[in-house]
Amino acid sequence: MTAARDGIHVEVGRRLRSRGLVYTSGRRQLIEALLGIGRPATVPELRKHRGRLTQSSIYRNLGDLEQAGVVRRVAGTDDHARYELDEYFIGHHHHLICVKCGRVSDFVVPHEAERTLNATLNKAAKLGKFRLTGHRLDALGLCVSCA
Amino acid sequence: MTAARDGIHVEVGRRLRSRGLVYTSGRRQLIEALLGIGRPATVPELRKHRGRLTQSSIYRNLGDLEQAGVVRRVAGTDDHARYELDEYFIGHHHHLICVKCGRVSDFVVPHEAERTLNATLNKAAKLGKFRLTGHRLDALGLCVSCA
DNA sequence: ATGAGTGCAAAGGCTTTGCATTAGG
DNA sequence: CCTAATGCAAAGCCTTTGCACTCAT
Repeated sequence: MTAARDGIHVEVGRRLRSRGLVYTSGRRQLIEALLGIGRPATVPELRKHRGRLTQSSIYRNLGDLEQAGVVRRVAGTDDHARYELDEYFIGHHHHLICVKCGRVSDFVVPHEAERTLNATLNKAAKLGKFRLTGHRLDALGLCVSCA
Repeated sequence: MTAARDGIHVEVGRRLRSRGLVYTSGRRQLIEALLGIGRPATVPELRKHRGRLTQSSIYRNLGDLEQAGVVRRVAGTDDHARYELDEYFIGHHHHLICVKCGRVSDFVVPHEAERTLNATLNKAAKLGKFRLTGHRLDALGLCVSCA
């Protein structure tokens, strides 16, 4: 666990440096917070999570980290941006989105379902003359707290 | 085509009245605009499309129409809300989202793929103690204009 | 020293809301 | 008439930006 976490920081540092960015302690705390929260997190959530960074720095860092391919922005249903670590770090997965409170959590689907999904999307992209770069499969509904 | 469109307006009126709302000409124009545009539309797009409604009225009406189950808000990748007619009117479908310009267009997948998808999501929802109400499958990539 | 990162405050941009007026049943 | 809808302008809210200061190399 700790070993894996170390490996993550090493790779994050690599990705930042390759873009001329520095892996500062503030950025490290952001990564730690994302790891700790374990699901796409909003900026307010990141602030609460033992972070010493200012709101504006968090936004700026998330932008930089996104450019460096370290984090991804996740679109939910409410008006808060959410961020998660890149799939390289936490694996390919999908989201359960609560339509009431906006909370987002993760789930994975069997390899075979994923294969079918990709084949289907590739066909659709071809028909629509669309250059496919990824997909988004979200389950919408009510989380335990809101049900 | 025109007959089908008439049917749509009848049903929209029904849904609005059931919520104590009136199907005014402004709202009718909004529905016409959505039908004409044929893909999830932003508020600016709706304004341009032969609309006489004010920006604030458009927002308010879209909210009301959403409450009445006539339109649905679609989450894209940019900071513009997009709206489309409820699936009752335009059928179940998915979205091709351009990660560069934000444009959203529609596509459908074969029934069997849809069935597989639903089975997969139902399982995931059960595991996550999540009350599933729908899903969102989007293809992300570059549209013809941006490729 | 030199450039990147950060804090603080102000500005931006989409969306919502208050209030007076108009329209629909 | 009476309630809902609309226009206009102001306010809200998340996010971005400007600028001076601090930190790392």
